[in-house]
Amino acid sequence: MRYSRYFLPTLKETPSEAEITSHKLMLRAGMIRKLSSGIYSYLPLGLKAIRKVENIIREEMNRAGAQELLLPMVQPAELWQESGRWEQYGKELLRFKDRHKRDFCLGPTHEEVITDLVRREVRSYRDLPLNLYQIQTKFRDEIRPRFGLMRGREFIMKDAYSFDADEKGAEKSYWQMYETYHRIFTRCGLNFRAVEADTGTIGGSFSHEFMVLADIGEDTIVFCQDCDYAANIEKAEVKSTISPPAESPKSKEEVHTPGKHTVEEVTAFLGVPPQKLVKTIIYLADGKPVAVLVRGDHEVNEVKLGRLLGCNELELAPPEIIRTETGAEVGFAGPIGLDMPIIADLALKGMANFVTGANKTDYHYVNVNLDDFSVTQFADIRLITPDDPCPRCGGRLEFKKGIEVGHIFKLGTKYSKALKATYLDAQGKERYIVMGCYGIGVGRTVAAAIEQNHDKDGIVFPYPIAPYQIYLLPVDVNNPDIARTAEELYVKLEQHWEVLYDDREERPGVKFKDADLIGIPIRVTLGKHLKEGKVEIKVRKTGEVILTSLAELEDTLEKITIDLQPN
RNA sequence: CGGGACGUAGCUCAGUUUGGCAGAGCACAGCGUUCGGGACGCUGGGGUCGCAGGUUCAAAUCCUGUCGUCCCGACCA
Repeated sequence: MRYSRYFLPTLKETPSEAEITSHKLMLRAGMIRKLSSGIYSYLPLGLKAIRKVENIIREEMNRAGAQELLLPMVQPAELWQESGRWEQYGKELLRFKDRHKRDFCLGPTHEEVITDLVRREVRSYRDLPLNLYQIQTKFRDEIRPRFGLMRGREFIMKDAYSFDADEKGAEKSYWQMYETYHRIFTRCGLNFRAVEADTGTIGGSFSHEFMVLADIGEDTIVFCQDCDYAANIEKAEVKSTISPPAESPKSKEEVHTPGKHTVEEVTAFLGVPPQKLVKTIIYLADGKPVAVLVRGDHEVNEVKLGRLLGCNELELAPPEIIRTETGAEVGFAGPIGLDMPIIADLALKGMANFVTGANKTDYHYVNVNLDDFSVTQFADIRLITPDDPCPRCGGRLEFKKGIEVGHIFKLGTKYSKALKATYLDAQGKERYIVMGCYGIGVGRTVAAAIEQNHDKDGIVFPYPIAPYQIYLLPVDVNNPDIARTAEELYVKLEQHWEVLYDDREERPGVKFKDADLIGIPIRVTLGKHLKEGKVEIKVRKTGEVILTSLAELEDTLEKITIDLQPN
């Protein structure tokens, strides 16, 4: 591609809307432009990077025996009503009516459509297993779009669905996708980890997320330093051993704690450690108040809590509700005398003579014990901490931030039951198809790759997803020798590589800056060394500079290309 | 939806406090000089100051409303 004719509007300055590196660089490198909040246009360079990732995905999915198809983005309400998600999915599902006033939505995911397709066509166990996938634009009306392609409302996703005759087959399909995802993200040159995850609204029995390690990641992942356990913090079980309290219980006492409502304030005021305090947090589970008790230094894991309560919506109760339910301002709630279900974290079983709110503004109780109130249920409802042991081997845990680029679910029969997707087994008996679903955020993968591969000068594309492999840079196109050699090299190199040929009449500095910014892995510079018949190769990633003769150029490039492959 | 910030040229931003000619740098067009790390000089084009209403002799500036964008919290690839 000749740069002089390429639609590649790079920017010297960062548009004020961008906050994180990948977003800034994708805007500056002319890859994307925003149309509306969370809705982006992909410019040629950005689309080319996306296509690279898509092609890797395609190759690996096809290798795994999956078949590509393409499903409609506009979907009738009936299917969603049938699965129950028309009501359940919430505002994220963008709904509208057609001219006949029929309800439709934009597809945020395609379990309904694919299951409908398969139930119509699959009759026999002989038709199974089946794995179908597509790479397509999805729309989710996110509450808060963020960080460019990292969380858009419109985004490109690869979604795959497996259909098996039984649980065993479904598990095999699941683990095959697990392997496939490893291959895909490895080939994309990413530093990632597969972690155990919660299944969320998609439902199903178990699931893994593929996380690209990056500090700006919105998820926290927990690793064991001693075994291969890795999980999303939302999912990680707490398996600390709880020994009964050593102290003998004292009797509770009301104390005046004026204006002290946070854990820090109360513990500092009373001179006790946060481990001696019990936080009482009032939630609304599908609109009904529930009190949740955790130790002062622990945090509620709302995913676990929601799962335990089996509710659709879980939110912190607003201050008005807290006032009417506890009779006190926010910050003074306690379990004693509370008229609602009380869920307590297991850690409370090891506590004695602790501090709680008194349900009276500006007062707390000290020396409270479990006998002073009744707990509806004890359960593991807190976030794991670095002090907790690994739930699998008891080893030491490490925490890191990650960007979720892929998620695989073993769905089971949730959708096949709802939509009556059945087949006849070898005995002629009707059975539900067992499903799995598997997603990859394609644009997010590109953004995550940039997040992980950049420096102060710009993007450093991993070779396999670089939009071009070679940036051919004649320093001065008005120098006849340089111009002629550049033209010849462009034609020659294009036979083996994708070449971005900077034939612009710009000063060298401008070209160098743009080359670094857009992050093409190999730069070939024609300039002052051409008099001796030499050209300069610069590797973007390492900064390594190699002077080579024109005759040896292609061999040298071959070698560098091999070195730049991941693993 | 709650909290915070912002909206002036294609981009980055001054100007708003204290109402009085619409600004700078970059980018763009032309000419000249320059040419291996975002050059310099001269000239030029480019604006519904987000939008609507109000106050005023006079509004980018003050008031009311509204729309949009971004950030922090509840959702997800």
